[in-house]
Amino acid sequence: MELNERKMTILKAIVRNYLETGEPVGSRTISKFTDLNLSSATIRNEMADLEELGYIIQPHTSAGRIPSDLGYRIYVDAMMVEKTKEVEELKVSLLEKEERLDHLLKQTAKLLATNTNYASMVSAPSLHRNKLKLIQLSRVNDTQLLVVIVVEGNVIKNRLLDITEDINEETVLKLNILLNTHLNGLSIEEINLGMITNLKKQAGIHSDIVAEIIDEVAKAIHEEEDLEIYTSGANNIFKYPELADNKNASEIISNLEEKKALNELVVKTLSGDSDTGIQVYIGNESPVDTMKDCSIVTATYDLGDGMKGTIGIIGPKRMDYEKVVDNLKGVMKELDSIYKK
Amino acid sequence: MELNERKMTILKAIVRNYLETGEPVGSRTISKFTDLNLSSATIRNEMADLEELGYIIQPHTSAGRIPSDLGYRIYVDAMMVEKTKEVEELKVSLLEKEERLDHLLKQTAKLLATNTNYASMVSAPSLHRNKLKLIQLSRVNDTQLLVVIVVEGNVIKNRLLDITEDINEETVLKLNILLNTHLNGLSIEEINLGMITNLKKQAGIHSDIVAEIIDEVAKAIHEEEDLEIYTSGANNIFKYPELADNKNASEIISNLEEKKALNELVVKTLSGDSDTGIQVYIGNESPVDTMKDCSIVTATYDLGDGMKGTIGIIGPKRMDYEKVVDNLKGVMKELDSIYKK
DNA sequence: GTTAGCACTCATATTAATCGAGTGCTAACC
DNA sequence: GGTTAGCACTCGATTAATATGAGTGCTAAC
Repeated sequence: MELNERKMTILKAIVRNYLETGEPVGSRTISKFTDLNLSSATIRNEMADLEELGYIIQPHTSAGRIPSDLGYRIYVDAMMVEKTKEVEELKVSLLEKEERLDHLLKQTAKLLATNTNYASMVSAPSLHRNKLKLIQLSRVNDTQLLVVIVVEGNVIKNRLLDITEDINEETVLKLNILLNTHLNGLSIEEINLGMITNLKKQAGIHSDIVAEIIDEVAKAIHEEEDLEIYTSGANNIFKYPELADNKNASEIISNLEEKKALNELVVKTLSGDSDTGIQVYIGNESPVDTMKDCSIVTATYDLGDGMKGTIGIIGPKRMDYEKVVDNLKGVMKELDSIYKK
Repeated sequence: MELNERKMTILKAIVRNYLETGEPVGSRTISKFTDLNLSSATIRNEMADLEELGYIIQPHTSAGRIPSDLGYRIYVDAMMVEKTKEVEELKVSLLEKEERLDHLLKQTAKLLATNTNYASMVSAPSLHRNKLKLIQLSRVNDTQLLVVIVVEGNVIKNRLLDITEDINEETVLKLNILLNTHLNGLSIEEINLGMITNLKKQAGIHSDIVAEIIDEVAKAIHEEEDLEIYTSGANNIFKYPELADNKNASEIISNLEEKKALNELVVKTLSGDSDTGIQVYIGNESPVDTMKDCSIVTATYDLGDGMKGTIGIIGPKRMDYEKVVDNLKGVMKELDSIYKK
């Protein structure tokens, strides 16, 4: 037995219907819903086949059918038609130019949540392959030295170093020039041990401080490895009864708050690649154990210079995949264009 | 009829019991629970009085009594005994030294939530009265100028300015000196229009940029007015059935996520003053409309230099007020000592 | 292959019956 | 006077019994 065209049509109708209503769908409904002109009895036969093939499930004997994870998968992979019309307009108005990346990303998360009515997450771009743009040292007072590190993409990091040895303004200036001459334009990988030794040598009696500064540069860039993640719309999950029970809701909220699990998701999304950049995890496919009742759709955005991040939507398995995908695509595009401005 | 000592004892016993069990408490329970050696019938008479006085409520005819908001209030104001012993030890181990304030505050929120089993919030300190410690200008490239602003308390702000006129390194250095000589050590209020005019004059052809920089200084400090607020333990509310229903939970989660309402709470807490620094809002007393079923306990921490912030706990009305107050006090103390290190 | 028809299933809703914790009140007691 | 034993009463919660109806699977006929 194979999934012929008629079965496909029926499966598609079942999924569509279930996405809308959230109720198990029966044979009579499909009989009317499709233009196949088949009686409910015939549909019933086909549905029995579809169940045997594993695409749909009967919650209990006298109920209609709901899609299985596999059913959703087929739908998403082969039957879904993207809309790509109205969505685009929606966002443009909302994502304002915002010089601070973190504000922009928070806004993005909020926008996604509002537009889709699901929970959303946005990860700050990983700086992994980023180049150092500028190091700036300033003497704050006798005991503190401020190190400002700017990396490509205008991400700025600050470190306040406690200093023991006395360093005057001129020395700070010298060190500043030394470091910038040698390090600017280099990626973290390019700053190797040989270079560090060389720098330390040139710094003479201040080699300790230089070492400390380089350490801070590495830390500042590396620290982003435990990614900043912004979430929004957590309360949206209460709109979907299948997720709103205490156990589920508590776990999802906890995940959104803790962000540990989301981190995994980001890593997985960034490492995996699909041609469209969109990845869909349905139910058990989820990399996050406590979200087996959810579907997660993620996308990778790319601001150039290796600044990649993840945006994602978390909702019930019966989410409006078309809408979600469209929204994610739209936001990706939007982020792109804002950055290029 | 007045609230004599015996009535107080009974009321206290009712509140205590209800805090523990979450169930309406009956006369027989109190008869056994207290050392008054009174029969349940007598207790019943007293309870009828307490109800008439408005301190307790009968959910329905054949149920025991639960404290009213007023009952809780009396309890908190007059009957509560603080423990102050075991709690202190709990925290000390957990709040590690952390050079980044935001990390420390996030950690604090988490700690409070874990210790109390309620939701928690921690606001970043308001910088309102803070003094400028350092301005640092750096030329990033031909079109961008980096402005780093350090304020007392080592809070660091960055701004990236787009520049149109060409500015060389020497000019940047000069402006740097100019600004720092005049502005360092001043609070935002002390930087008045006369001074700004003077600075602009001295900057000559670069007065536009100076104006822009001062603008950024003001903005950087002011922006903190819409406070950064960290929350934790949102999922704890699911532990309390009276808050775990969809409507309540959704609203509370939404509040914790949006943070708008919490902001009000912070403002109110910072403006109000009590001798202990602790403020308790019970049910309807809450400044946040959507949290009428909760109690909120807040405290103000003070890192010196006018850096004040708010920490708070949000939980059911039948929260363990002693424990919460102790925890808040402990954390206040802890923040204090960490900062002084 | 398709369909009408019908017996069957089972979650959900409705109603009724029972239980029991806790009350209020009365009358007796100290 | 305050205190208490005793008892009828209330009412939410639990359980059981009963209906409802959406939807199925199967059979037999078209």
